[in-house]
Amino acid sequence: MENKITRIVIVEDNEVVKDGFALLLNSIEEYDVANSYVKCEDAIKNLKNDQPDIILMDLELPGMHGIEGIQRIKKEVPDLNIIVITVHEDSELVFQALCAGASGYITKTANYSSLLEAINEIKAGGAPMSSRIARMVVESFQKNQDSPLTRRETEVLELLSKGKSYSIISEELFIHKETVKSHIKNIYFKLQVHSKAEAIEKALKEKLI
Amino acid sequence: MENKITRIVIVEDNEVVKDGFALLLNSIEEYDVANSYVKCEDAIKNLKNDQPDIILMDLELPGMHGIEGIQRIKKEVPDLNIIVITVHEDSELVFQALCAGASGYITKTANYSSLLEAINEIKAGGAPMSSRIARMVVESFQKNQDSPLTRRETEVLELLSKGKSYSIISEELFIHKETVKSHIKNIYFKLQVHSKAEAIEKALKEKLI
DNA sequence: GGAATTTACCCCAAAATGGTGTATAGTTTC
DNA sequence: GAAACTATACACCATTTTGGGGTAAATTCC
Repeated sequence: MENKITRIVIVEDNEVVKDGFALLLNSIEEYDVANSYVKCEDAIKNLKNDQPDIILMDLELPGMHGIEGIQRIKKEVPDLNIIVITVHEDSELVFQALCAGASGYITKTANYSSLLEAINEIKAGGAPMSSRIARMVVESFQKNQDSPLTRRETEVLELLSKGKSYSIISEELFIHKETVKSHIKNIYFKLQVHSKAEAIEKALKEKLI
Repeated sequence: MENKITRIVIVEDNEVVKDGFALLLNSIEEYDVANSYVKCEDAIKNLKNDQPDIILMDLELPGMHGIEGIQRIKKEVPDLNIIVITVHEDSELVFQALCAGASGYITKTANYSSLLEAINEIKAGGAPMSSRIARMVVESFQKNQDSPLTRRETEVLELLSKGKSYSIISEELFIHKETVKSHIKNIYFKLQVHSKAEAIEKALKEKLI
């Protein structure tokens, strides 16, 4: 198992970068660049032939966008590890890529050694990311510590956001339905909204729940 | 700014580990262990005196649990970086700690050099995690690729999960309200549920949305 | 001891929901 | 090219939910 060659496919429209990566990886005994493509359509078409263990992938590609490419590839071969290699570090793209199924996300400014590190990390079952991206990801979990809502109100709003009705919430919290209503009235007042949807939207945006 | 000493507080009930960390960190010029505690209540009480830049923190502590400790500390000093150092790698605790405000999560099995690495990473604005934890975190974003729902149904369910009513959904998707109903009917059938709340719960559990 | 929080209740009208059922146009897949 | 799936649209109906108006007691926290 130890000396199995890791097959890598590269999808990158910048030929210089693509060939540079390929050259680098092929120079290492345990890696074999099975193929490299400019468009992810081609990579998808040849998945079965290339049998990659890892795909290195840019997001801005001619034709199909990398995010959709990741989705399709993961749908066909769920266990395949995809590392996104791009210049963009903006959060929207990062989260979209991760949601689509990427297992790592590094920036092109990364030097060769960190690229190799990323591949090793993937092989070891990790999820390579740059510091800044790791931080973004971690921070996406964190709730706003300055919520205007009380503990109970937050609890009620959380259940509301799961689609539960006043009655169900009252049952789950062992309180009267009218009490739930009171809490919700207060939540609406504090958030300056007038409906469930607005409350949930605002709460999600401000990370209150 | 470069030669500012990084003040560190350790909260750890195992005295051997605690003193070992303190000794190690104090041996490095740029670090200063401002204080170390066995209970987080004490750490919280002395936050203002200790003025730590970083807190290293165990989760299983006598008295207040580390998760709650993290919440309280972050509430008082939001910019403080907290690294959890624990033996447990189970996902529930990891996510709870991150939600509470931890910026890093490493396991006690980590050797000294990786502890130092973690601290450096935090200082550089990163989020130190072990490979396995990074992977868990990344995977928590990923949707089930084998959803029984169609694209449209997923879209509808997503809006439903944001608390939107049929009418609002129909407006946002530019379709008739009755069409939304049809989709929801199909969603309920496919998920074998009979209400909004059940559908959302199931969808969240199976990562369909 | 006062403030904030949690609890509980009333009335009321409008809106939303879920369960029936039917039906057509378009797309994808084999 | 046919079959299967998907997305679209509509009707009827009873029940539940929602949101707005008020009030107020008990509890918990500084």
